[in-house]
Amino acid sequence: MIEAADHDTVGDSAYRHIRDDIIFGQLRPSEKLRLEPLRKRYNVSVTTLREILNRLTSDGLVVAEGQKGFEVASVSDANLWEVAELRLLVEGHAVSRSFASGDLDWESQVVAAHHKLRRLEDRMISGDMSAREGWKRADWGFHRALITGCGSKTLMDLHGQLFDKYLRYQILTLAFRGQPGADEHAELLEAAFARNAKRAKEILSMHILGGVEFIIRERKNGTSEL
Amino acid sequence: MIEAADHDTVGDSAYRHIRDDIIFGQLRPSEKLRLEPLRKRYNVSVTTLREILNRLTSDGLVVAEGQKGFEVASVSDANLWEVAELRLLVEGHAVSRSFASGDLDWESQVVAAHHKLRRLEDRMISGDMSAREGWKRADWGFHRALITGCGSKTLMDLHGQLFDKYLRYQILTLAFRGQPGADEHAELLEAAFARNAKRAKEILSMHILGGVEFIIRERKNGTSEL
DNA sequence: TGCTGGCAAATTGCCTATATTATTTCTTAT
DNA sequence: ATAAGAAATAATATAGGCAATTTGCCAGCA
Repeated sequence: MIEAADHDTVGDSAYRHIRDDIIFGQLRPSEKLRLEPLRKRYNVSVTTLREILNRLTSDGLVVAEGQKGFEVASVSDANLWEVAELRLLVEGHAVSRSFASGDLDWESQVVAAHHKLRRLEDRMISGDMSAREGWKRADWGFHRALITGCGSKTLMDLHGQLFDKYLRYQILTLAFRGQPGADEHAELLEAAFARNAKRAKEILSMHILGGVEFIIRERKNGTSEL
Repeated sequence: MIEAADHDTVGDSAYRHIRDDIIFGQLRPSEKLRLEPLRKRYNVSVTTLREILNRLTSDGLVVAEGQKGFEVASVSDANLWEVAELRLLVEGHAVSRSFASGDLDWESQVVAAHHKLRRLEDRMISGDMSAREGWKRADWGFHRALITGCGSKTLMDLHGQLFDKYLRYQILTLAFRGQPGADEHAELLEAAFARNAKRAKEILSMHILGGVEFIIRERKNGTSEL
């Protein structure tokens, strides 16, 4: 979800590694993060590891309590609603901005991102769950593409943070909403062509809040990994 | 701007200290943060200092580049607009939520916070600039009080981050808008009583965007500290 | 003058070792 | 069985060192 930079220090790459492991569920919610085991797992020293965990603490993916060390941020339905609502607020705003000022290059990027997503959705709908990882990245890519025209780095960064937190819940519940979710993506693409921000926000609202309800239902059914 | 916790490690308190020094301008924008001088200034070891700087990096108040070390995040008019716009978006949303579900206790807190702010504004307007620090904290307190009823910790945290970044620009330019800003605060209080979220958003928009224009004007006039 | 190349010094990123302090677990006596 | 105290565990914090990179400086040259 975060691109690798050129000047890549040991700490930076391990940071991305651990971050991904939290978002993709390799490190479970509320899991205690003992320094010594983690140090070995990611091949870094305690010093560097602590730097990484401090960064993740500010990201809100890890919590640090007093002298009791670190643990992965917990999950709850309430928190999921909060995150989803904020994502909706921020992404909706970003989409408006993007629609207002996006040029033809931007439009083409959106088309490309949607095409890729569409193909992976088809595979998922036909039962090929091996595409899950790739699909999530394509989902991320499409939503990102829609807002790249917004022209605000601050806004993009914030969206990235919220999206990642939302994504963790999706991954944890193995959530794939199938046809409805795919249809909404297609409608978003249409709205982008028409530069209809109001319509896009409506679809986003259904898309995100519908997703939340789906995730919570799955969790209740006990089919989740939690 | 951030309350001290019970279990306070050396790192935590130094973190708040450095954070405040960035926001209140003791550490200037784009200033190079050399480890050895800072280590002595804040009485911590290099290791602990690096942990702190990593946290501030995720907060967006410090930037770390490759092997070139850390420096205080730079400022620009463009970034100020971005931050202000996001603050408006998030704070407006939070106010709506708060108005919808705030009880009498909440209302009383708002009244108290506004009273305190009002008194300090009076002193500032009459030329007593020594109240500046206290006034900024009261400003923070009032805006926070307005949204405490929103019921979302995620939302409150996000608002805190954005407010702090906005605040840094205000401090850097010594910006005090005087009567207009104070009047807007009073109108916000009225809107809270009336639970009129729409009106509150309008006032907030004037308040924040008006503040931005004032700050940028001051900077151009060269009266700023920049 | 103004630019370029390269050497030396400074600084960072990262590591290990160690002291200190807090928390957790285990033991023991009542 | 329970509560107090002791031992073990784990986290915070510091110091010091090494390799790699960046930065500052100065001579040489156009």
